[in-house]
Amino acid sequence: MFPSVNEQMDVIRDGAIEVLPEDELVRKIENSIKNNKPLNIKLGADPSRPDLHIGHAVVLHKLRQFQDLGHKAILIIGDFTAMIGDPTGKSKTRPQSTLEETRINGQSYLEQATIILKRENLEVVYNSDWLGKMSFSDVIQLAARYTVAQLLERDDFSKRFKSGIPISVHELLYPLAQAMDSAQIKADVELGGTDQKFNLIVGREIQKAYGIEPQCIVTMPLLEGTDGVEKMSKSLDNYIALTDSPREMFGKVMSIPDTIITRYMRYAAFFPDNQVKAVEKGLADGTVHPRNAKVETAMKIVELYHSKQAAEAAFEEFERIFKNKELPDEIEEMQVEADNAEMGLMDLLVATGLAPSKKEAKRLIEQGGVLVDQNKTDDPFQRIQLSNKRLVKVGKRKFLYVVAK
RNA sequence: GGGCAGGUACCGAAGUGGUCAACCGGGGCAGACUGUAAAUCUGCUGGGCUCCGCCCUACGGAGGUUCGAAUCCUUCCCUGCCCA
Repeated sequence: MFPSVNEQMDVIRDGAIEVLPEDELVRKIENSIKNNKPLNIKLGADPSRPDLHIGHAVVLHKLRQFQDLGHKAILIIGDFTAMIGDPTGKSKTRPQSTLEETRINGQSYLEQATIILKRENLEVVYNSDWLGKMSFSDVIQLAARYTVAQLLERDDFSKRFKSGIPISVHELLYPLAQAMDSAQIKADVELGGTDQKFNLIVGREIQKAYGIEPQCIVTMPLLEGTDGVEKMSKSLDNYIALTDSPREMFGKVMSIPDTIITRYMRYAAFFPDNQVKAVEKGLADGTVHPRNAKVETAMKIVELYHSKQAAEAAFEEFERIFKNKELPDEIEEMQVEADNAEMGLMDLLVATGLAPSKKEAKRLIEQGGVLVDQNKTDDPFQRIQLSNKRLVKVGKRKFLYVVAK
């Protein structure tokens, strides 16, 4: 049995940026309840970048909420569209991938997505199944339903167009391909980040053109990356992967700027609204220490993807290393080849991968970023005895025991 | 097909024959400080070496001119704009 319309709408609106058209969605839900028939909730997945991070989790979490309401989640692995490469946000044409690559990536995507999604009420489909079968004349028919002016309404297209950055024709086709997916699976609702709004709306238009009841759309905010400015993405290396270790996850959350703490509370840790508001107020009037708010958020996030124990361990370790400047409880050990069990410090850093080149190693040493057995060294030509294991620390968080082979 | 403007390090962007491994900004890294891997401030940011100096590689690709080229010439590739 489905919850009431109002209950459902409350859940759907929670955290969403836009739900439109709302009245249409209400009607769809009413019908769904009346006929005891779940709605088709669509989410398109881009398998060209299969490493999911907590930014993706925002929208996956919303899909999960739909599942919990009893609706059917349809995850479309865009193996075909990945060959086009959605130009979203990027000002340059993306590299295209082969179908094979994207198939493999799609599998990996699915595994990660089911960390959040339930396996029941979940259907997974690959859009190459239908897009790959379209003939050129099918494509022309599809393309005839939309105009260049309409496509140029899309913000990034028009920006690129105005500033003379190339747009290839196949990129223009991307929103249409995605819209075709909506028609194919008869989506009732499509989810996406705010950057997807345009594509989602095109889906409505194309569904109408093919005589299908148009979908409603729900857009979710784009979570900022750990730098606090750019949206989270792998290419900017400001992301927290769903599969990051507890320690990494905790540390990365602690490194976000204070200004986005409550964003993370809401969209990454999924704290309830009243709790987020309370912290917001506390931060503003100084009764809540930003560091503590961050710790709480970091713990919750680690707990979500690992466990409560893991979260506590990560917290303790963090305190130990950064607050008390002590050693982590587990330090890797590495053996290196060394003549007479002795080696120059620069060579040592390169041999262990702690520095990418000798020049870089030299810089690190001269800047005081390298400690051997907790003693600062500033001589890059220093010889290091390695018959016993030595502790090498580079920067604030790289620790390694090194010993001669 | 024709005309014009461009292609510089991770990104943006200077430089238009030697003083250029290339100004500056962003990013990244390190240090100081701290409340954290926040904020702020400072420094560094192609590689190698017998390391206060020397040697390689690098300014879209390939040739060439020159004692010497990111800078000049030829050609090829790529992009934008205008015309057809």
